[in-house]
Amino acid sequence: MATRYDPVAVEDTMRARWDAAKAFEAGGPDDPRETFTIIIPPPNVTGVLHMGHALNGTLQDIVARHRRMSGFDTLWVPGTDHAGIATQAVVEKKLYAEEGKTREDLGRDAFLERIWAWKEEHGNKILEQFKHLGASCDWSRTAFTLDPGLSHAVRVAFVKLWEQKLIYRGARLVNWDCVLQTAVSDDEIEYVAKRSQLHYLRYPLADDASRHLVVATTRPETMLADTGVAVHPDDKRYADLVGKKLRLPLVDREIPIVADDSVDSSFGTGAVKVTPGHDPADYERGARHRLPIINLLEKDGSLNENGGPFAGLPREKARKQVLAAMKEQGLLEKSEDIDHKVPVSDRSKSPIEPLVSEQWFVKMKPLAQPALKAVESGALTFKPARWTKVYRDWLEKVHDWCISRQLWWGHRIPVWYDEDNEPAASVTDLELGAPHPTTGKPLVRRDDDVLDTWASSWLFPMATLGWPENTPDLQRYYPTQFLSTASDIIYLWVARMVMAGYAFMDELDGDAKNPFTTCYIHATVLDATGQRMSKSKGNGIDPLDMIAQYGADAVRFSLVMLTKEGQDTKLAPEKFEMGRNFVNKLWNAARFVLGKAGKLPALELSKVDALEDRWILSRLAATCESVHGHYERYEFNDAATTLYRFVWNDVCDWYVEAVKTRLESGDRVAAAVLGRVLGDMLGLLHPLAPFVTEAIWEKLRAASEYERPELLATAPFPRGEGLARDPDIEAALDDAQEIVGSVRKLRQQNNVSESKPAKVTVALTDAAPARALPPAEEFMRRLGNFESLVMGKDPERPAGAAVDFAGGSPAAFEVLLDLEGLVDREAQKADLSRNLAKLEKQLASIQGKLGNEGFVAKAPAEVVERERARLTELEAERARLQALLAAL
RNA sequence: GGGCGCAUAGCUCAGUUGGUUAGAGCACCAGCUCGACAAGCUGGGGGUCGUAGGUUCGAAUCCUACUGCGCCCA
Repeated sequence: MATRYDPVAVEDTMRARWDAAKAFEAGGPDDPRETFTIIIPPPNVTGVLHMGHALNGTLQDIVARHRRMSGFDTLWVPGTDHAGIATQAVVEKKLYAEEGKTREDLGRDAFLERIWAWKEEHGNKILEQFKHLGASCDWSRTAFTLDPGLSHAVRVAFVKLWEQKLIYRGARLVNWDCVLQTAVSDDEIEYVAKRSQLHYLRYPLADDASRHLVVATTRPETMLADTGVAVHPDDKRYADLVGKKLRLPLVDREIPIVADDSVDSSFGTGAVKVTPGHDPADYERGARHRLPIINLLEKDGSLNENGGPFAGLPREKARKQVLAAMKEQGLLEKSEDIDHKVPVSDRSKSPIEPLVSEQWFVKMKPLAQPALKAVESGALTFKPARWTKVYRDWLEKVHDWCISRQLWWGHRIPVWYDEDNEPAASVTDLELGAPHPTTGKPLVRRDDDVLDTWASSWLFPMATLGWPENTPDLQRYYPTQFLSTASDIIYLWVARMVMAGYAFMDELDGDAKNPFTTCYIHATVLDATGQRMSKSKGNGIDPLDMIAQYGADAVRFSLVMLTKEGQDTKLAPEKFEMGRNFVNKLWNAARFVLGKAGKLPALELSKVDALEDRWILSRLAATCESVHGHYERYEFNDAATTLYRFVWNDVCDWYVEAVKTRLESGDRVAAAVLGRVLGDMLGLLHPLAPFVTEAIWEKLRAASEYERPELLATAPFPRGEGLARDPDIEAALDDAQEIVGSVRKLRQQNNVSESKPAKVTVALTDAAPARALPPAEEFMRRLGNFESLVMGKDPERPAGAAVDFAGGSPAAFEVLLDLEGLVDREAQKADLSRNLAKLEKQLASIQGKLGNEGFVAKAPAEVVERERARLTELEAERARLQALLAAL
């Protein structure tokens, strides 16, 4: 074994072994084990692995591997979604760049062929990257939202909703992306802070052009589509104007002044122009006052014929020219700077234009009810729990979901129309010319639009298992147990999956329909300055670079060490050194065992006698229990820190050092203990660091004199079989470590080499608890290189010894290192003085407490008693320190 | 405008139900080529727990307000 762990050499080999053994394939219908199912949040097929994926993939893999090892028939379903807008945009861009053609030039079918070709070539990239991370998905079940099965599911779901009258089509104000030229749902827009100008426009009264009313707007060009002006009914400034008409400048149209209590009198002038065709709030106001809707925009965002003299201009130009025209007529009162939020499309980042158009919608209220009940009944829990509120808030004020997209890449809406435009939905394709199922008239066309990508991914937990067919897989693996995702996906995906589960899983009853029992919301990975990592900022850290540089295990382990449950984490490349160093430490611990212990016999507990053996097995028992619980409760960070300490501190720093000489003399019990400890350690760590543990396991297995499972990935998770905690032993070794530490400190303080055997005297103070076992003498002699050790209540203290106090405060031990007078007096004095100063502070604090009548009267008796005992012991320690200082 | 989160050592973060001396990694200082590991070993220094109030015998921990940073929703 090399002195340094080399991940690249190992990772591909281990992955190949897992693949060859089909280690991650689920058991199937006859498997007697209980199931545990995880559905991957399907990444975008155009995507590349980013740190969020890496973290989430790691967490899911930890759960999957731990459950698999714990005896569950574990299924982790991988897949991607077809990402309608993103994928189509990628291929359109490529087509234009390479051939100068648009999708219209090719036509729908030919263009779709191009996308499929692109998907075949590039679409597996991100899943391959998940494999490099070590994800133990059942790759034989890799799903894609446009696969025939999932596409069928989408149609069945559509038709079911249609039949329940939960799907409707209509002209509504939608969020229009002028670049991609499609509608997008409310959940696909974001708000970007922007400094712009608020313009005050004068609208003359229709019957008295000398009077005017002033409205304020950031989008002056939309005035061309104004059909009213609204003021608050209680606004005295405008009370006499309500009901009168204004003459809209530039287009010379009469519009009414209406009173509407949605108006904020304090904003601008308190009078708002009403543009029902291009503003969601105005759309509502317009509807309340029966104002007409004027559509001003073409699909590309330029002004249509309703723009009058400005027709044909792009939005931005129209804005300038409208302002100029108003100014020229003296109708622009003023313009002032304002900070506000502009809605932009998630995908294209272009400003969203609210636009009235014909779209398909899903009625959400009825679907939301069971999803709300799921968190109330406890069928679905979020971890951390605070995210429940985000989920509930969205469901409570959910609005209808615009599911049609003016794209070609996606599930084409399964609706056909007859000559009267009467729609019919169908799971199977209908023939053009065939009779409409209800009207009987010939069908003349199919709907051109496709469905929102979320309309397929919301079915993922069901459809990947076979729904709408009631397959054995669906019966066996649904509902799933664990879903891990990012917080911004809660309403986009999580809530919709729950709705779909309740809406479509007809074979199951009540909460059994709920698709997953735990929804884990993982941390957001930020850059070193606390900014969200994003492509546009260019501040991302590429997980694959980090894997190449540090190894997949190091990346995984570091991410988990850095990420406390659900708490955002700041990341920098050098942070992965922590994981790399730990993995390397583990590797070297294994090198030691495999290189120095010879063949490893099976552990016979009856033969274990040495204190350090009993100690490490007690620590192992504690670690097994604690780590298993942490994994089960999805406390990944706690599992990692517990193991870090066990491996590095307990095993490497103390146990390995303690047994070195025994191994040299061929001690077989020590070898057996080491074999057991290393094996269990690997199992405990496997979910966190699968590659290195599997690689070491292979060597450990070969070195063991007894049978070990061939693959660690499918070996039983260590549960501390046959072991028990022994508090007396642990306390005794704690003491021993304290004393050894003290001697080491005195050596450094006095410039005495570690290699020079030490004469040590330990005086037990009054604060030393009566232990069932004395500190491990032999252990101390070895670890501290003691030549002699005298311990006792009041042993003879050698003259000219260096002194330190150890074992807590008050100190349980006064440790003396006999230097035959060659004590560094200055160092000793400085150290004792520092101790004394600390002691004085503590004494003051305790005296304060005990001098407080309230404390003595009200604090629990045991707390008061403890403080009293501490006081006398600390006073004794102070007296001793003072005496020592005086003697110097 | 509404909601959520965070503020603890120079940096990144832990800190279960309030109760001995608030911990770790990195960084820093000193020493170490001793046969697992310098990506290491040994020892050490370093914190009035954001600010101001409050509850309590007792607050990093509970409450209120404020300040700063971040996120989500409208």
